[in-house]
Amino acid sequence: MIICDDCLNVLKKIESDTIDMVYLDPPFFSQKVQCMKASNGVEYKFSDIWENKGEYLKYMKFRIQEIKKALKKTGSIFLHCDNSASHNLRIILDEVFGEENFRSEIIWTYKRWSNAKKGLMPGHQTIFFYSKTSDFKFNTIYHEYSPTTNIDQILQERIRNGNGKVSYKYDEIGNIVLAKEKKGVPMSDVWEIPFLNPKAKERTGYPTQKPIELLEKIIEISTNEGDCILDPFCGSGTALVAAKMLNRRYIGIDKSPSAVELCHQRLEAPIKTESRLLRVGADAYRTKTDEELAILNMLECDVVQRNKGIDGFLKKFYLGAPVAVKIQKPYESFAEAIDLLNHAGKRKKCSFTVLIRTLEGLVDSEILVPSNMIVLDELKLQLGVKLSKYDKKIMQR
Amino acid sequence: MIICDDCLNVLKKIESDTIDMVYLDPPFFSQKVQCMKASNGVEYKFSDIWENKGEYLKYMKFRIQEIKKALKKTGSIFLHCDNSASHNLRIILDEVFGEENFRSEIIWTYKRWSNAKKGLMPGHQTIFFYSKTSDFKFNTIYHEYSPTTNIDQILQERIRNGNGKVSYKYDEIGNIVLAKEKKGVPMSDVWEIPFLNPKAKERTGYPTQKPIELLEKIIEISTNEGDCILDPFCGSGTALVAAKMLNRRYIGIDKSPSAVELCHQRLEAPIKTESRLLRVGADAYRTKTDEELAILNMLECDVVQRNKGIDGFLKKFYLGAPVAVKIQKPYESFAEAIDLLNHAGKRKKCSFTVLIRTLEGLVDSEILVPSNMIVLDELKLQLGVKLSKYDKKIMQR
DNA sequence: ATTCTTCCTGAATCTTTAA
DNA sequence: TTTAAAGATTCAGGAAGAA
Repeated sequence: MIICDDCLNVLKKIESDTIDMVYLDPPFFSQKVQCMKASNGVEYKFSDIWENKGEYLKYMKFRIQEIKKALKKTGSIFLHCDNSASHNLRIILDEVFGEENFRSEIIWTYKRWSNAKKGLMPGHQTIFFYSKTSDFKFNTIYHEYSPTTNIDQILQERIRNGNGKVSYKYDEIGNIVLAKEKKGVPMSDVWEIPFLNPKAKERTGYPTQKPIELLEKIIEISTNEGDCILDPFCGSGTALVAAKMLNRRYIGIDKSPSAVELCHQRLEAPIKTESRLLRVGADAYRTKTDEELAILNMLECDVVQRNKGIDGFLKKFYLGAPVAVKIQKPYESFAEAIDLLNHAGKRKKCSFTVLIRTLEGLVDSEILVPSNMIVLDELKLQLGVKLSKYDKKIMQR
Repeated sequence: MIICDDCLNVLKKIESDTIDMVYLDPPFFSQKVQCMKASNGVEYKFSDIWENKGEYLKYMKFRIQEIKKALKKTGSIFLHCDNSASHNLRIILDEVFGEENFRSEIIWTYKRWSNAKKGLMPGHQTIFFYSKTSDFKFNTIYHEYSPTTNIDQILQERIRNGNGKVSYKYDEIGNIVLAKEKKGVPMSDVWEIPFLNPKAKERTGYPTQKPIELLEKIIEISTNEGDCILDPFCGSGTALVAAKMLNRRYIGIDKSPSAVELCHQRLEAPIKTESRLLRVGADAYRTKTDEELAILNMLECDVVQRNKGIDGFLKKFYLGAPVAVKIQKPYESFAEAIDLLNHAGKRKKCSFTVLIRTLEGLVDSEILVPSNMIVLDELKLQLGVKLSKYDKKIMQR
């Protein structure tokens, strides 16, 4: 169900103790008009300009009070905000829900396109998680153990001796005692989820749109199938889409008719872009071996991950243009490596290119090295060559 | 300088506008006695129990007010806290420093062992960064580009056409136009730094000890060499150790005599488990730089510590004897390096020795390289030589 | 001073081209 | 036809410049 109105009016009419979870993504107190034009030409906007902070906080407090009423005893609220007013909002949550019902300060972190600012790049938003009572619904999600974890710690039972020291437990015959099966690491309060990319198909053209991925996590930890979710600032309807996909009931409220219309459209054909980054992990993009990275580091390069011909660029330009660096791969002949680097270097308008030779084999005199390509032999290769010269000298004696 | 007293007393005596940066890691309002036993048997503890939150906040406000007075106009404060009272503390900071001087909410994230609590695992702490004025000192740290980044947009200049669409820029003949040199990505406000491993050497046994890497970052972005740093709750002195290693002056205050004693000990012989970030200051405390280790790794060496003449041995013997490898140090002349390696190599009965030259300077023809010593030039040195040859060619034209 | 406009950036996708 | 690599595109949001 989607309702077009100020959420305060609607919240007042909702029956008490009926909602399982409320997610709200209200204006952040950015003191700007959030505006965006969708590809179909529709312009979505909402004003986040306030007389002063007090006015904003009063507006929020009225709504948060009504939300508490609407929630079931086992229900919880997730308030999405950023550092413009997060501390003030949490004070309100403390007042309305009680400090003892604070559950978590969830940090949503992401990397985003940058801007040139004096200071640190903003890379997170905050979601406050409060419950109506201490008897709240919660589903623990387990993640895999981190690769650095010692597997012994997972499989073996541990024991605390008299001094308070912890050690592994052994039975009478000296065999290790296996711990009861562990499910993994419970999810932390820091969530790394890619920011909804400007090019993602999931984008609707509505400003400040949140990724479905984020809402799925919130819904999964706090509700079960069939539960009822309320989003009083539903905007493009991301929470409703996530709720529908996870078989939860939902109520969305927004005072903008165009937003409500967008929600209806979206719910009929929800698009969730699968984040390749999330699926394969950032490491899948990192294709360099440690040795290659060491060489690039020594030469003071920026590493390039998505180019067959180029492994990195010198941090400094040379003759006003970049210098591409390539390290010969084990499966590449010298001639192939030259070719790949030369082509890529030309496309990128490099003044010079640097090829690091890693494989032995006489440099065929017919192989032409371009005049602006510098070929260096990797240190181990140089050492091998020099040592073999001594070999020959000794043989001759 | 380390002072044993309640910081309020000391802060009142500090001259106004004299401190460049204040880092404080006060009690978090955990309502517990923080207690830990160090390996040497000394028990460190401090009480974090308060009558009520108001009392705690009053205590903090008095001190934050004095800190502001002590700071220079260009100075900043970093207040470390966790979600027990972070919102209340930020309200105080807003009051004392002004909302307009809020700079960042830094999130320190880490993965830690699970506790079986209902809810999300706490995995972060917060550091509020405020400056005294808008004219604050700040050093931007640049990181490498995300592995998903497309290098074209880094290298190519872009242009905005009439419709406001952005596309790559081409010159009259249709060639791409290069953008000016880029520095990398400015550091974000979310810092992933491993929680101090309980067994790490760095651990002194002081409760709530923070990793040195965290303090290094804070110090590097907000101060320059010679600046004065104040830590009014210095505890085990991590901030002071970091300050010392980065050549900053420091004032530490703690009301516990055992903490002050511990600080003195640590400052005399700082131990650092994680030293990747430091190059300048840390060299005094460790034997091999990352670059040296990379070279030794590439040559497939076993690394030797604490030997002036030898940095490593090839894993393989040559002519039935070990081969010693030395990398020329920044403070060694070529002749000195040869001498050191030659002597050490003879003592260890090496068949050959390998010297990696890292510094420019013509190889004096009078310098005699022993017949069983192989001299190789480090890659960056080779590249520099080759590029300067091109320079000369161009100059001659 | 205040508001408006334009510029700049790079993460992560989408689109096109090459194999 | 399918897949992978290379290239193109968009947006949030400060900064700098203009009105």
